[in-house]
Parts: sequence; C-alpha cells; structure tokens
Amino acid sequence: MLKLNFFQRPTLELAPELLGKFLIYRDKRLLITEVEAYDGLDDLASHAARRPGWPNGRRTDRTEVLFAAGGVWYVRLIYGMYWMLNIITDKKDYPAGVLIRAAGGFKGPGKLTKHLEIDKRFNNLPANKKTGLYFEDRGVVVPENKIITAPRVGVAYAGPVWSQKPWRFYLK
DNA sequence: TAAGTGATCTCT
DNA sequence: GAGATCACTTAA
Repeated sequence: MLKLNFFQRPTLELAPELLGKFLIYRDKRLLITEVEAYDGLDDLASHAARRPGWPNGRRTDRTEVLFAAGGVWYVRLIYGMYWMLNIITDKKDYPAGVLIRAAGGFKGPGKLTKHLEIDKRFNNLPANKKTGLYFEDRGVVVPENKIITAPRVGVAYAGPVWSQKPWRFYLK
C-alpha cells in the first residue's frame, strides 16, 4: 500500500508516478492510467488558489481539506452529478492534490467514481485499509516514454497561463 | 451541441 | 436568500 511518505512530497513529482499504480476498493483493483495535478497557492485552476480577498489561499468549508497533509481524499461534486476523486498531496497548509481521471478502463473521473460508488462519504478520510480506498504498487513498471503530458481538462477559467500547464499525465 | 443537476460561493 | 458557476457525461 502506498503510504504517507509517497503523498507528502512535491505534487508534480509524485503525480506521474501514480500511473501504473492500482486504485483499490472493495474487491476491485484498477490500474491508474490518467491523472491531473493541482499544485499550490498560485495555481488558478485549483479551488484553493490565492485570489482577491484570499491572500493565503481560499480556505472555506469545502476547500479546507486541500490544505491538509498528503494522504487524504478530496471528493467533490461537479455539475450536480459527478463525483471527482482527488488525493491530497504535499505538506500541511500547502494546498495541492491529484485528480484521478481514469483507471481500470474507466475513462473520465465521473465514470470512475460512478462505477466504484464513491461519493462524499470519503471526503476528508485517509487513503488506507481502514477506509478501504487506497493505492497499491503491484510492480507494474511504466517507462518514461509511455507517459504523455498535456494541459488539464476543463480549466479554461484559470486563464491562459494556468489552463495551459502540462499537468495532466496519461499512459500512451 | 446542449441539457441535466445540486453544492457552493458571492453579493444583496 | 438569489443568482451564477462549475476539474462532466450522455443522448441526440
């Protein structure tokens, strides 16, 4: 099982390493094939980014979990229908996380969580065997040249700089 | 291509 | 409390 030391380090370093790892829930083991990183106070695509009126990052009931130390889940509803599954990363008080976009053949974060029946019950819970939703390294080796980087999806509102950051990683 | 859905944020 | 916004999917 991937432990806290995997998640409590720089997000852009660990995000591509999640490719080829497995997402474990109940009797399912899904190979992770696509992720997206959201990193830090200046990342305008992040819900926790620094904004006018929020010089130290936007901390509300919803976004508080982003400021937690790495290793807990951030699950949030989008468009009134779809649950987005993110793992929080890096150190306490530094807002960052990785969205799981595709795993086990389920392409699209909404489809993935629907299949796994994951919803807000997991928000703020740790990724470990007790909660039943966690990651495993099952020995799959992903060569560097199999990893594609691309701009993140659906974040045009973040402006020309942040919406174009190549922080989406997927397997060729 | 556009509707569906509801939590959350901002402004009153 | 009202109105806008949204890290998407599906059916057409």
